[in-house]
Amino acid sequence: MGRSPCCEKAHTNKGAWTKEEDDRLISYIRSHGEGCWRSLPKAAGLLRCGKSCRLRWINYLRPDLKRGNFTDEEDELIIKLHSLLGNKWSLIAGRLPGRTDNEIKNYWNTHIRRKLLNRGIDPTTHRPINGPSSHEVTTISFGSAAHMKEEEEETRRRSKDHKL
DNA sequence: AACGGACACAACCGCCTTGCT
DNA sequence: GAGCAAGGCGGTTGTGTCCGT
Repeated sequence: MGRSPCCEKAHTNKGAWTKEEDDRLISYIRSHGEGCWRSLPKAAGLLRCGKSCRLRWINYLRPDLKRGNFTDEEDELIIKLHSLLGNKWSLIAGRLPGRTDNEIKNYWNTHIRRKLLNRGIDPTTHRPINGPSSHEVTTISFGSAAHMKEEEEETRRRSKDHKL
């Protein structure tokens, strides 16, 4: 017995989104807001899973997205944040306005990993690949892990307040 | 021009967390 | 406190494009 599926798979589209589906989703969210994702597809007339709609909106259709190439500053920031937080892509994305967790995750796996390897740095541990001499570890020029944790809590509190 | 491998990115899957009853 | 539903997240896969041969 597995867990129940998040939606009725037999009647949902999969794969790339069409322009028409995008338009439907955008116009529905513009007039109704991001309500219940599970019921949204039906209400918007989409044959998609709610999760799929959410992902599409969050990652590609939101009006405040930056898109386009990452700057060197963003590169370095991502590396620093990753050394602090690990694979917490949503937290990292929270520090990069206009960027999404999925976008950063992809960018990390395709560009930054290789960049670090070229520098002789292990992308997982942020330590030099040839011998872990602690002074060579990627240095953090701002904040501490504890400080980051505090801010995470604060963000959580704010979003909770916002909902009330 | 054709082919195959590498690369980039959109999307899905399944687990975990959170909130409600 | 237990159980369930829904949302959120990270890992992974699928597919289109680019580039070298």
